[in-house]
Amino acid sequence: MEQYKDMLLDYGIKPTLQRIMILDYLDKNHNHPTADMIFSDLHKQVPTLSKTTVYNTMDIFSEKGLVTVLTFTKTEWRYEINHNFHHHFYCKQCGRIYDVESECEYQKLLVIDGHKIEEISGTFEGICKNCRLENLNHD
Amino acid sequence: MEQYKDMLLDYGIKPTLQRIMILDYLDKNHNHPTADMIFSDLHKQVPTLSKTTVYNTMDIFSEKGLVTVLTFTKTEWRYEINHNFHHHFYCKQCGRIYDVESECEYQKLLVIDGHKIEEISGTFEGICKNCRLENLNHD
DNA sequence: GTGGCTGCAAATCATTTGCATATAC
DNA sequence: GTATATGCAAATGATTTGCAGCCAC
Repeated sequence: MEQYKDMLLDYGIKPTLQRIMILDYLDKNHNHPTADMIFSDLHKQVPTLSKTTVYNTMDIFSEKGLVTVLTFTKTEWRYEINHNFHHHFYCKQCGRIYDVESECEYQKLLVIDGHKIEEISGTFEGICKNCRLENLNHD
Repeated sequence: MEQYKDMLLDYGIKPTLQRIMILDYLDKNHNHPTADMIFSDLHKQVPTLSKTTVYNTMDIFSEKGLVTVLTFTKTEWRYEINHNFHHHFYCKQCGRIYDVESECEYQKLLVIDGHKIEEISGTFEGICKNCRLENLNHD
């Protein structure tokens, strides 16, 4: 708990109970959750938590650079706590998102075609390892 | 007109007037439009066109691989007609999307971490050339 | 004729907003 | 005390759905 409080303070975010719990959740679950998943999972421990607060918190977190918003699932936003540079793989069959730890030739680029780069993201889409295996077994 | 009709037939899509007009529009406007932009712009020429038909058409087009859906503007979907492999730059200030014609080290990869790749997309976000210039002038 | 296409109107649903209450320093 | 955070309920808005009429072959 104390570590998350300090982390929030480091990022200039007032460490309220809800924010600490959400940060704790994100740190322990690398499942790229939606706001709704965060809400449902934490609701058990923090019954007063509201979805509005989850959205508010994610807004602040992403504004301050504590989390990244992933938008490639098309119908919902997913969040992940910031860490090493990586890409993402999205499985069209099961909807799971995998981190792809990999360097990138553009990673250190500051400008491209004259445009100033602030963020880079690479996404792969297809059928994941697990689904490929399952599909085989069902043949 | 005739060329678009043939193109639709090639992709196995029944070439109705609405579909031909939309394909024509996409081919002539590389502005990564939203469904609403397509609707508004074409409404003048095809007064009976409905937004539902735009959505239906874009669904078919993307299903058949004629267009790609871009989701990184977070609140709306944008479409582009498929052509050479390229990345995208999204300007946080003006909202414009630029094509970034560039090779990619992953371009020919079929599998990553055991996952079967069907699509790859790279996105840069930041401040575009035009906005940087305008910002300078306003200082 | 029939199957697919169109387009209106109503529904959906993630996210946002307004606002009143609660909390912390 | 005051500013900020919370959370309920209502609003928003892009996209989807249901369905009746229409069209082409």
